[in-house]
Amino acid sequence: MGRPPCCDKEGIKKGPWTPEEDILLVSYIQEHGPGNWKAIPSKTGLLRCSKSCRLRWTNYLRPGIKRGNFTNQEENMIIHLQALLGNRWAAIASYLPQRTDNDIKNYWNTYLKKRLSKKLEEEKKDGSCLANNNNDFSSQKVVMPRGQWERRLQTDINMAKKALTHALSPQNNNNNNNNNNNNIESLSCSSSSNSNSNSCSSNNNNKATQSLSYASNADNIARLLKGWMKKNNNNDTASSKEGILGTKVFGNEECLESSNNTTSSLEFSHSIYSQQEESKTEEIGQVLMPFHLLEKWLLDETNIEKFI
DNA sequence: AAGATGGACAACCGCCGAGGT
DNA sequence: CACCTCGGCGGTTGTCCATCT
Repeated sequence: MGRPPCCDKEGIKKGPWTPEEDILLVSYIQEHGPGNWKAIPSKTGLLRCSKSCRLRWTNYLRPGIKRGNFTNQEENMIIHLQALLGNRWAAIASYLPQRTDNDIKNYWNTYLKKRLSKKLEEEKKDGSCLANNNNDFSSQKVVMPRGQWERRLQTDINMAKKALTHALSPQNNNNNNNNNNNNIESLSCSSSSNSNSNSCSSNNNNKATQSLSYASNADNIARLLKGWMKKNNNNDTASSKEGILGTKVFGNEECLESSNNTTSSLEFSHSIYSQQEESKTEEIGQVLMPFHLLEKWLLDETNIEKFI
């Protein structure tokens, strides 16, 4: 018997949020800043539980959230951070400050995982080098001998390293939207030749139209918030609270602007990271190292040998 | 044209850890 | 030290919408 869910109380509304509810929540946060979620329903009159309010804010209303198509670079990072960190979406999201963990998780579960599985399936049929791999990247619970496990681990590290190099290369920033399939190829066996999958292009178009209608709604909230962000830019206590690893960047005008321009997400995450790093290194701990360290570690050949 | 199917995504649920009492 | 509350996280579900048959 666990603790009863906080949303079991009577009179608590569930389901999609209405614009009116959004405005109530945003107005309150405009005035008081995020946090103290427990108090929000009673203070605002919202018939929602505190968790629902927090989730709505962090995944949807929070300024600086980038919606819509994932760039090639973002895809690269997600694929390889997932390979490194597993399904730790909050950790992965901390390297993509404009994306929410929920967004990344959804993108992985509904799109990337299937693409990867499909790709590997094709290669398996061709009798290529990944014949021994488990197709499901997120549930690799196959028992294997230690030597094999080590080789697999090394392969994963090498793949991650290779892809990160690719993702970090400046020229890659210019090719964001025309070679999405390459991500998969970089992950899968390099000897594979049947890489003419075009399934993703239709999906991306689909996504684009969907996100348009969705964004128009979110943009209204974003515009509402924009004035507030300007107002609060100088004494932004919330940003120091939220802009840490494991949570997301908040209270940064740059976030709002960057969702509409072509600034690379990596560049952005780097800048955010450098701001956060000095004050938050102790919070990063053993699981999440600063981006530059991760990058360095991944790119450093000698670490691989040491590790193995 | 209508029903079936599948993809995308917002939201919920339950567990866990941190911090306060 | 035990208990409680709160916030965060990952897994899962529900719903909407587009496409297919």
